[in-house]
Amino acid sequence: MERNTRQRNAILGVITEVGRPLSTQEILVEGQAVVPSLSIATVYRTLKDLITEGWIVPVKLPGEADRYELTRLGKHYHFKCSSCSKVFDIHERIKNNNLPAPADFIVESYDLILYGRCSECVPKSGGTEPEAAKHLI
Amino acid sequence: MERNTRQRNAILGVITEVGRPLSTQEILVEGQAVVPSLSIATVYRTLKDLITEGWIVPVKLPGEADRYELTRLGKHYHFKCSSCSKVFDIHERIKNNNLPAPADFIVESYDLILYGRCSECVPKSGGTEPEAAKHLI
DNA sequence: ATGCTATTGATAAACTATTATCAATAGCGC
DNA sequence: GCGCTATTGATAATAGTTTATCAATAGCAT
Repeated sequence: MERNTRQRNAILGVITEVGRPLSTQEILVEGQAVVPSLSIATVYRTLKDLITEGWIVPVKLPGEADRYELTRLGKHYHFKCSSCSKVFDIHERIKNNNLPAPADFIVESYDLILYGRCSECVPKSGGTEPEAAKHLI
Repeated sequence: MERNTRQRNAILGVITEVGRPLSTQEILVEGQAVVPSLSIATVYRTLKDLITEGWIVPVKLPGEADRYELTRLGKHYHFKCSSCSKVFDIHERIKNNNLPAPADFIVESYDLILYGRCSECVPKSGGTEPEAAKHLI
C-alpha cells in the first residue's frame, strides 16, 4: 500500500467499527455505504493486502467462506447465530484441563465454535426454547 | 441403492474399518486397494447415497473439504494432526458450564476442533516440543 | 494545477470441490 | 447363461469463491 485511498479506509473502517467477523459480501455492502462505487474486486484485493500487512486475519468456520476481523483482537473463539448467520467473538477461554484428547496426542491449539441464537434473535421472554436448548448440547 | 456393488461395499467398508473421518481422496485411494477401477465420480455418488440413507455424515473442519464418517459414532469432536493431516475422533465432552458465551445468547450446540500432533507424529522422547507446546494454548 | 503511476471497477479467468452426462459394464432375477 | 437396467468410469459441466487483466480513475509529489 503506497496510497491512502477512500476504498481502503472504508474497508478497514468497516471491519474496525462493526466489531465482528465480516464476510466479503458484508464488507462490500457496508463499504458501499461509504464509497458507493466500491467493487468486490477491490474488497478482495484490499483484504489480501491488509492480511499481508498484518492488520486483519481470516476467520474460518466449518463449511463457510472466510470472514475477516482485526488481528489486534487476539486469539479467541466464535459464536454463529443460526438465525441471522452473524458471527460474534467469544473472548472467554476453556480451562486447559478440560480439553479432551488421547494421552499420547499433543494438543497445540484448539478452535471452539458455538452455535445458537444471538441476543437479537433470542425469542423474547415467554418462549420455551431457551432452557430446552441446553439439552441439545 | 438397488444393487449391491463391489464399489459401494468397498467405500462403506473403508470408512468403517479406518475408523476416522476420511477425505474423498483418502476414500478413493483406500477404495482402489479393494476395487482398482474405482473412480472419483463413484466415490462422490456413493457418499451422497450413503448420507441420504443415513449411514454416514460429513465432517466439516474450518477451511477444509468435507470428510466422512459413520453416523453411528454419534456426536463427538475432532483432532487434526498438523503433521500428517489425519483427523481423529474425540469422544470426551466439555463440561457444560465451561462453555463461554454472553449471558443473553442461547448456545444450542458447539464444535470443538483440537490441533496438534497425533501419536504417530509426536516427536519421540528427547525433543523439547511437547511441554513447550502447552503454552501455545 | 499537472503529471506520474498506484489503485480502482468491471469482468474474464482460474481454482477447487462437487455434480451431470452418457456409453460401457456388471448385478441380479429369471 | 441371458437380458434388463442400475451402476460405473471418464470426463465435461457446474457452482462458489478468489484472482488476474486492463483501461479508466484518482492519490500525491512537484
